[in-house]
This record gives sequence, structure tokens and C-alpha cells, in this order.
Amino acid sequence: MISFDNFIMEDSSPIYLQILLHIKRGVIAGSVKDGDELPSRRMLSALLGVNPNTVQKSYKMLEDEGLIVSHSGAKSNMALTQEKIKKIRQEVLHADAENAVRTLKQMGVTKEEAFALISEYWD
Amino acid sequence: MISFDNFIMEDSSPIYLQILLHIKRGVIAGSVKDGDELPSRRMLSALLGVNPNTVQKSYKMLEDEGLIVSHSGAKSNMALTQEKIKKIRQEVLHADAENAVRTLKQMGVTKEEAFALISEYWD
DNA sequence: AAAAGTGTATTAGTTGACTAATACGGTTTA
DNA sequence: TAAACCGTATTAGTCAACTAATACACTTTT
Repeated sequence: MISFDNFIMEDSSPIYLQILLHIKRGVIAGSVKDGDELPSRRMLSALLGVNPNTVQKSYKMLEDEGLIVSHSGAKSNMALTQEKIKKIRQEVLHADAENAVRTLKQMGVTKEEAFALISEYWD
Repeated sequence: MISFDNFIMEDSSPIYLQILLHIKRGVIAGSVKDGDELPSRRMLSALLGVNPNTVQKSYKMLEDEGLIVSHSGAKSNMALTQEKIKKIRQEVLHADAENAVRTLKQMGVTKEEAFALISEYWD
């Protein structure tokens, strides 16, 4: 079962995108694998304190991307291949790294200072 | 005059927050200094292709924080002190670094891999 | 077989972000 | 002084995000 233990709500970004990204980052990390069972819409919405429709929107988008398979009445499961995983990594990790570098550079941080910052906040 | 040349619109985050953060990051970088003139609401809104009210909202929030002084009919200027700058750094750089580290760790990236990624995307 | 849980769908409503148009009075500039 | 620009404000409206309540048919479990 996919875990949402370390899920942190940031505001300013739509919740359904945060849920979607949480799962994709889990795929990149390897903690979310092919065939893994997803928490039900109702269960996850209760856990996160959001509306079931919000969770449904995340799941629906993942299904449209072919990353999730769900049969009416049954559980929903991850449907991953190596190519899909590679694509997700290219998409999410690329965007995250680029974004981090861009904001750091925008604040006048040098590459060395960036390393120091990463180290500082890593633990 | 504060520059918005390297301003990039990310979706998923409100534009007025992006504008506000762009200025705060400029303050941290030192490219935005005390007394610096801000582009007028109308000018910036035309430049970014957004509504004047959206820019006004960003400026209003900055003014409420005491970072901007604006007199009706006249230009708006930055009002910075060393303490304010230090506070902004603590606030924005802290959040950005923490956020970057959190998402990277969530993807199973090690500290060494993070350094490699930062290096890769730095140029 | 019955109960519980599941995915899916619909309808209605609220809130916030953003657009659009316009107005007023002050300041700057030519 | 007159034109141009400025900050400020108001009103109305759209659209997306999210909530709320409910319903239906299917699957799993007991």
C-alpha cells in the first residue's frame, strides 16, 4: 500500500497536484512499484482531510497518463513499466532540480553556497 | 529600476505570489536595494501580460510588510533595512532550500546525487 | 446471501485568483 | 498650465479549486 505518511500540505499549489506529485516522486524513489495498491479515494481523502473528489481528480489524471489501473468496484493499482518510470524521472526530477537551481541562482547563491545550503538542510 | 527580465511564469502558483517572491529574491541577491524604484503597476502588468490588479495585490502585500513605500500619484520605492533584509533571507531562502531538500529526498536522491544534480543543472 | 468497501458519476455551492472596465485625485513632466 | 503618468479604489464577472451530499453498480469479505 502506497504510503502518505510524509505527505506535507503546502498551500499555494493545488492539492490534487500535490497528491499526484507525491505518488510520482514515490515512483522515482522506488518506494512505489508496479502493481502496488493505492489507498481508496475515500480512505485517502479522510486521511488528508480533503474532499474525495479532490483525490479522485489526482487518480483520474494518473489513470489518463496510464500510470494507474482501476476497475469499478475493485482496488486501484499502479501500472508501471521501466519506460514510464524513466519518463516520470525525466519529467519530475528534471523540473524539481531545474526549479531549485533557478530560485537559488535568482537569490545570488553561488554553486558552492548551494552545496553548503543543501548540506545544512539535509539533516 | 527593478528588473523583471528573468521572470518566468510557473503555473500552479498564484501570479501575485510569484511577483512578490521575485522581488524578495532580488532583495536577497542584492540586486534590489533600499530606495530602488519599482515599475508602475500599469507598466509591469503590461510587461507580464497580467491584470493591473494582480500587480497591485503583490505591491500591496509588500507595502503591508513595510518593504515598499508608495505615495499616491508618485512612484513606489523599496524601503529596506538590514534587519528586514535578514528577515527576508531567513524566510525565503530558508523555505526554498528546505523545499528543495525535501522533494529531492522524497525521490530517494542521496546527498551526493543531489550535488551532482545541482552541478548538472547549474549551467 | 448480506454487508462493507470500491470506483464512478452528478449536482450544487463556496471561495480565491484573476480579468475587465472605469473612475478619482495626486504628482511629474514638458 | 496642460498632458501624461501615477497610486488607489470600485464594481462586475469568469474560471478553477475545492467542498458537500448523494447515488449507483460492482467486488470483496464475512
